[in-house]
Amino acid sequence: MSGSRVERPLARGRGIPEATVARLPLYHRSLVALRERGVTTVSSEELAAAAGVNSAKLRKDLSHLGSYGTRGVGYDVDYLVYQVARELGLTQDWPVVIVGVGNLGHALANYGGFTSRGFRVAALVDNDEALAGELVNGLPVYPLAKLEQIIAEHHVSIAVVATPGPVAQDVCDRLVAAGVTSVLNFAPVPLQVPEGVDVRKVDLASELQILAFHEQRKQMSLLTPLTALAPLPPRTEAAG
Amino acid sequence: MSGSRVERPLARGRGIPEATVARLPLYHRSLVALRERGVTTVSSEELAAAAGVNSAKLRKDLSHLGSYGTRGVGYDVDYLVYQVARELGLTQDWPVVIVGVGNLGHALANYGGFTSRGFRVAALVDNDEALAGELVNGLPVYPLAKLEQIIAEHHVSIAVVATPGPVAQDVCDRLVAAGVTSVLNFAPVPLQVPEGVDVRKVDLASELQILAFHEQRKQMSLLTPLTALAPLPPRTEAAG
DNA sequence: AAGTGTGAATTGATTCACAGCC
DNA sequence: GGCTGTGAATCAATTCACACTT
Repeated sequence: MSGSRVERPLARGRGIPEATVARLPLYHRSLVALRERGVTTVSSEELAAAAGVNSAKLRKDLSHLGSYGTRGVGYDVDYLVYQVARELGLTQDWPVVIVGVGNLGHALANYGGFTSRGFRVAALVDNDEALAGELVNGLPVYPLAKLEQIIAEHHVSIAVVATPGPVAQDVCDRLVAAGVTSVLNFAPVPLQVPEGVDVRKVDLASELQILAFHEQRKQMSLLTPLTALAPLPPRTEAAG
Repeated sequence: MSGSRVERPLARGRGIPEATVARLPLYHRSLVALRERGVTTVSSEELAAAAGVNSAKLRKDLSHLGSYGTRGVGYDVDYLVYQVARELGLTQDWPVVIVGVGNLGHALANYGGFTSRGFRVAALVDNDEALAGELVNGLPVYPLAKLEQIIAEHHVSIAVVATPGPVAQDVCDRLVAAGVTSVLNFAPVPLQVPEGVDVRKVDLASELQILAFHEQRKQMSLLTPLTALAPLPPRTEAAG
């Protein structure tokens, strides 16, 4: 993934491969979009096309959740939406705290995908005293001193770190000490956490750099016909 | 990735595995941080700790670039920074266009990691006529009609799509038609692109949902001692 | 006839463990 | 003696191809 891997080969319990878990949100979104268009039944081929993966992978992924399809027919959209949502934990309400209300924190507080679908921004927290009390997207910004109190009162277990790099580890330590067990890290540093705490990293600069790597190769192969002759595997799936 | 995979098993040319490419930005950043702290030589063990990976993986990754270390000693920080930067294409200048100047586009335009280190925001583009001419982070916002002209004049090959989902595919098609061959997609839809064009997806909602999945499992195992007895593999690496 | 679910085969990534070099 | 670089072994993910169900 692009984010950093949670170091656990198989998800606990029924044992869903991590690669499959990472695609469930994609399937969920595609299914919701199909449902909104009035589609009631979908084949693995169709759903795979909508999600931009191949159908064998989709079927294998769904088979890890259970046998929710009908041979010769396909999957019932409503039923599958529910099953995937339940598996992802979207049928419960997750209060989330966002630490760091800079440009990115601001954008995240307003981001639709964060506020809808199971998640709710319980509080915004920032170091900067000047911001305290300010309203962002209708939500007040609390000072960092209130962090532990907010986590306890709202039963927050998932936090978003959108602070500058140098303070991210300190913030993370406080989050974990206060009871947070899942962290989404936007700061450009690897966070150290104790066992049992999950971290996923979203690294905007890295993503651009990975694109630049491939872009450079493309441009090189235009200039040097020798390497340009190396066969490229076909791109059948949609990406992104 | 957390981001969607570029569908090419090995990078062109010398054949660097995609998983290795995805970690090079991490190593680059860790090396720069070490250099800033005055470190001149580093062992695979030390660098791996700084980057949050294990040392065997780091050595294998670096071995794909070449033999840049010294046995019994370690790696010269300056030299390795340069080699990794060169491999990533950071020694050249990449003009980037950002399409969509909503909350997220705004944040990205201001984001340090985007503007420094090889990348330069050549232009901001938005559909909204009201925004046209406005200055964001000192950069003017251009109307969508100017998209092709901007790409041609600035020789843009990398674009960032930060538009709402419904228009993302249209924008992407125009970008590709105008010559863009790498796209960083923040819109919550899979983009269809022709062969030879790379797309990476950053999906904030997905990342939260993946955390929620694991969080739900943790909470379930607290309630049901039976599954709580299932052994957890140790977490030795840092994540995020 | 259509299309899921899944063993088997393949491909890719990670980890081990040590030979080789400084 | 210490540490890199790398074959070999292991582990995970993907793809194939078809038996089975409706």
